[in-house]
Amino acid sequence: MVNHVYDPFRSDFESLDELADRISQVLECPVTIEDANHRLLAYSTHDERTDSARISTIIGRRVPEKVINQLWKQGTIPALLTTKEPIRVKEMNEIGLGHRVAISIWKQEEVLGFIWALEINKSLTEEDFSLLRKAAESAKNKLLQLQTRKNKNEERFQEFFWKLLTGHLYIQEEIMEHFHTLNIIPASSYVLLVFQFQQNVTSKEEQNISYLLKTNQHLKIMLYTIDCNQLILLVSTDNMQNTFKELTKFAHFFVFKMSERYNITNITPVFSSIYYDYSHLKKAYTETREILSIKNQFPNETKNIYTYQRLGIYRFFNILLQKRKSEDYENYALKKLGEYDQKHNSNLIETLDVYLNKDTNINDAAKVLNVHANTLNYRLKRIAEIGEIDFKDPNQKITLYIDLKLEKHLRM
Amino acid sequence: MVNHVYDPFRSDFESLDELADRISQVLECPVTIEDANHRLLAYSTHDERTDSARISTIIGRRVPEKVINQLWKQGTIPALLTTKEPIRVKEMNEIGLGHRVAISIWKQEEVLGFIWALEINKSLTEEDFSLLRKAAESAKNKLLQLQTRKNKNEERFQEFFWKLLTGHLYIQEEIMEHFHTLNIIPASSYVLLVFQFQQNVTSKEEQNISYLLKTNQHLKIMLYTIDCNQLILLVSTDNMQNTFKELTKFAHFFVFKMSERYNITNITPVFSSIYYDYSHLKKAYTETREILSIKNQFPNETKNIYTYQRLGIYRFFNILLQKRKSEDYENYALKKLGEYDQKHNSNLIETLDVYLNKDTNINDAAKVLNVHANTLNYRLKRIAEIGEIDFKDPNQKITLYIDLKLEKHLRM
DNA sequence: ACGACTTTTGGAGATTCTCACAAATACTCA
DNA sequence: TGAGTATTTGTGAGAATCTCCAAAAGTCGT
Repeated sequence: MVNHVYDPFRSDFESLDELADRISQVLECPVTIEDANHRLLAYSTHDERTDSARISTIIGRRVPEKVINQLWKQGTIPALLTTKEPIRVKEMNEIGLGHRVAISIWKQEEVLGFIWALEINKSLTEEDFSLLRKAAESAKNKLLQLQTRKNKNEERFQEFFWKLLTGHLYIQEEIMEHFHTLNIIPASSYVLLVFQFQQNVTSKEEQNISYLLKTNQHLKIMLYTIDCNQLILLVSTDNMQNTFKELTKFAHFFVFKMSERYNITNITPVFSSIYYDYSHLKKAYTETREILSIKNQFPNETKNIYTYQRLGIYRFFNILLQKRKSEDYENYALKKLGEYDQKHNSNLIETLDVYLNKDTNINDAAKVLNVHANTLNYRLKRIAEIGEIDFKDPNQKITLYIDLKLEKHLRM
Repeated sequence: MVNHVYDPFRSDFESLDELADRISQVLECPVTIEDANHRLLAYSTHDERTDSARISTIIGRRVPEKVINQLWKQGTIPALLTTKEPIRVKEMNEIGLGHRVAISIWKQEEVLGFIWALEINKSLTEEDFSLLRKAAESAKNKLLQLQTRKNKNEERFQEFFWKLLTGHLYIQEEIMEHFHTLNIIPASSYVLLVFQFQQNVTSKEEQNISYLLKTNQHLKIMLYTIDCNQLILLVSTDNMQNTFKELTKFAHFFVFKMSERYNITNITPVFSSIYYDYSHLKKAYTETREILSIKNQFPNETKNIYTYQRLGIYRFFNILLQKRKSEDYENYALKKLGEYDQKHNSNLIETLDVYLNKDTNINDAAKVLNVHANTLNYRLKRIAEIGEIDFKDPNQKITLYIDLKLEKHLRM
């Protein structure tokens, strides 16, 4: 039996593994220690009994994403991030999680990591909880040491990444040398992924982002950095069969999670083309900034576009707008249709717009407009008459499509 | 009988009508005198027998166009324009033309008009021909008087028109005043029609053009002028139901006739929008010059376009080209397809081009490409795969359409 | 020259689209 | 209000398109 005053974790341990073993020994249950991003730092080895969640954590050296997700949804992680008290987690068989108790490791107002104790042989008592608190206190110093080491490393990463982004590092061998030194395996193809935030990213948010990136298991992120309101990721695209689909999926995932977990909304994702040469990273960076610039100008129109290629007409929308503003051009067909709409308060313009945006598919457009296909047909005939349009002429249709978009934008 | 030496037309006549009557009296047949543009100047009245062509000429105060056309085709007018001798014309019942003899009236190397003698009561003899020569000589002076008067008038027309074109005349009442003074009825709506020639128009060509315009009966031309290599017409559009169709027809007619009759080719027609206010004539003129400028830049692409509205994407093709040249953009889909074409020497790009230009109509495009519709279908699927194109997305299709046109133009 | 692969062509059948017509309803102007 | 016009909806025939499948022809690398 353990005395209340005596602290079994006071002595200096060689390593976190040693501490994990000691905790395990004292509490008589398997123990794992994770950093704030749920990466495995240490685990006890004396006890062979464990659950499947712990096994995958140890094998993958990180907590599986679905487990993290579950712990978020069900409130454990949010609780751990707000209190210094141990939290008991009920068994969750669907993700292979047995009964366990967790406590967060704090340095001032910041969580450095977590200690998990599995309640396999016994249920932890109030006394055990008190011991856990002491264990967490003891782990803190070890984690801090790790963190300062990590921070120094982090700085070297940052410097390297910015040199690449700004084109200050362009000799192939030099770049590879740096990758090697930083222990990163450079992918043979990559894209640059940029998330633009509404406001500059605070250090608190930076932690959250970092957490989300570290816990994500979708993409191989070689390097990342934050610059004012932009999060910049260098992502490997090796062995990806459907690159842009995957990237889009990740972008949506990230945006969704940021909103769900941290209530940060209005994040604009964007990604460069695929590049093969790291000396082109500057170009990739310029490309993403160009996309962002266009997306910022036409947010509604380009809502679902993330790459330069897919910008389509919005690539040159700006110069068209400028030209339009500088001359007193008016699309004759749209003018006539507008006048007709005004006079008969109909909506031929809207009809035309939907029709063109639905790729001149009558059925689809009719559905959107909530009218019978024949009605749409009739309207299109009237539109062709009134606007003197030949719907068989792609040049005319394209002109209408573009002019409609320009007008819509000018009216806003 | 008439003496060879005696000239019955030597005395001074009060008017051309008097001369016509005298010729008619001497030759014993109906006589008409026309100017170089086949406008009726005078006709004999003593004889009541005549043919239907003469009747319509007198009624309309000009020779009907179909008669002129026939006389061109069949060689009479060209002959009259080269020789000072009388020419005999065979009966042409299909246009109501009886037997007749014509002679041209010359001043130096220029034809001022024609005298026509109908052989109704008798066939003209060699002696009569000699008389006709004398009659033509006698008519010359009268015609010259008319012409100087006409030239003076012409100058006033020119001055007025240029004032309108350059915007130096913009007060409604003043403009109407001028119209009235010049005895022109101002139409309530008008367009400006400009024909651009390859070279500057010579005074010889000017006569031909003038001839063609004066004899045309399709359009009401209020004013016209020639400036270097441009023929500028102010055309009434009153009572025209299908304005641009009519104008196009006339433009084709004019271009065709200039080529057929005078061997002048490569004439580019162009017309402004419809205007209602004569103070906007300057704007109309600017408009036509803008169209011509674009057509000169992209002659092949805009071959069949005559109005600003119909220019469509070519309105801003120039700025797109500039942008393209200044950046190193490459359409990913086209790049991929180009590479594929190169490697497999296929023609996916061409297929795509035809398909898009045929308004994505599979049957039409297949016909142009000389392949089975299923083949085209197959190719389109491959194109969508290789170029990662979604043919349901209008933005993507439009981008391809435009990028194809830009590339085609850049390659030339 | 062989086999693997791509491309072309043809046809049958299902599905979708288009078009003309008719009837019903809405709107307009005197 | 009532005739005349504009608009919407339904129906059905015919055209066009899509989906399969299969055979033939062409291409490429070895």
